[in-house]
Amino acid sequence: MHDIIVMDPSTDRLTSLNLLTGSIGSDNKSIVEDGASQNKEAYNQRKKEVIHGTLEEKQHVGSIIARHFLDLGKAEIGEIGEGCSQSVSEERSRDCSISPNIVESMENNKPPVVSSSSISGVVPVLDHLKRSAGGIKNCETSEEAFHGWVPNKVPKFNTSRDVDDEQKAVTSSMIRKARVSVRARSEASTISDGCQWRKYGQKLAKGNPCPRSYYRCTMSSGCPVRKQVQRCAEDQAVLVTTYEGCHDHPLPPAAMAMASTTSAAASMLLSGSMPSHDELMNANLLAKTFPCPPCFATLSASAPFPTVTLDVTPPPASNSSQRLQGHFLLPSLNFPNNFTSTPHVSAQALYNQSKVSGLLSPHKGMELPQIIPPLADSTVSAATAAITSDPNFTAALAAAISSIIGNIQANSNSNSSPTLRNSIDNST
DNA sequence: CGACTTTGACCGGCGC
DNA sequence: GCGCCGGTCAAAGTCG
Repeated sequence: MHDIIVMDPSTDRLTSLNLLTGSIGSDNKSIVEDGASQNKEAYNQRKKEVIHGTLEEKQHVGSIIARHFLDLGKAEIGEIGEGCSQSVSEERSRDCSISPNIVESMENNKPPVVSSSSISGVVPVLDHLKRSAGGIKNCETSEEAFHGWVPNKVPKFNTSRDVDDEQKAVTSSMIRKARVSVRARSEASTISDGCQWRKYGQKLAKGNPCPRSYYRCTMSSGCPVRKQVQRCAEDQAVLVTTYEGCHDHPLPPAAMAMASTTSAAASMLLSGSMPSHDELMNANLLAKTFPCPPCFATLSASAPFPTVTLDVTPPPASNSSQRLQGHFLLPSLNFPNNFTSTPHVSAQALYNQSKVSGLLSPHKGMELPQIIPPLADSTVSAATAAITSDPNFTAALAAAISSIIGNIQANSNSNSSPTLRNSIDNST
């Protein structure tokens, strides 16, 4: 019902992501066997299921939350009519503040409580994505749905003649596997995000002396979510965690904010690429309204997949002005006291430029902040602003940031690392 | 003994 | 076609 469709570029097939529960598909046991590699994956997943069984009992608490989340989505979805872009823009102009629940949790340095008021705003955005993605068919049944890394047999494009062929082509090319990265200063090997992970590989990536570690979620057998953890080459104190896929199981509260935000960020990344006129106008208005961005976002063409980066590292003073180039202003967020003065919170939307050639600069393989001067390309500016200024996205983003900060602080308190404490203090 | 990590091998995509 | 590279597998080792 509230799925988005992303395409696995390795297979050019579509994957449905449930954006409300953070789950994939509806039938954990149904494995679409299509292609050799998929057969292998399916076999391994089945093997694990036989060995481990399901973890439903463990996740009782999480399932309650997930159901709550889903019910909220059902309630909210009705508020969005067919004129979705208008609704979104109206909502954006109406209120750019985040939920009081999230603010309260932030002020208390606790993970935000997932409540109706804090999460419901995400839902219309997700629906907006589905609509703006050219009428891509939802996957509600187990036959239609499939696991995040198990591609479906055929792309599920809407054959409606309402969408012209050109738009279909753009849409299909834009829908790629979305990723969400989190940059955070941490001395720990990974950031604590509330999920259980199992390391399954490590590689030395080119251009970075630090190895990249590969983890998969072990909270349920066959959960397709994976993450990559790698230290930044420029600043090895910065840990870059990249999440991919959606959980196929209920999440604990500690992981809910992250999961909802990664889904929301991915959806906004895709949906915001086709801003309406209202969104363009709002983008310019926002840029004038908030001259000192508490948060900003960039577009980049350097990533193989559309990626949103949530940057919770303190901004380097030397190049902060440079980093502002190509960034777009977010509406003022009510960050906690330890996060407000210079909260370098960057929602860095890394577009696969070749897939959105109509919107982005023709240059390839370069970071857009370097190739697109601020406001030089109003379309790109508006697209990014449309993503980052949406109150629904910012609410989810704020929730995740709060969760991350809380986890980092928890780690800091536990290991009493002076360096880590300093890094957190620097972010205040 | 089960869960997890390590690490070399393997595979597929992609550029030349 | 070939080589590079990212991602994954799976056997062996480690840990609690």
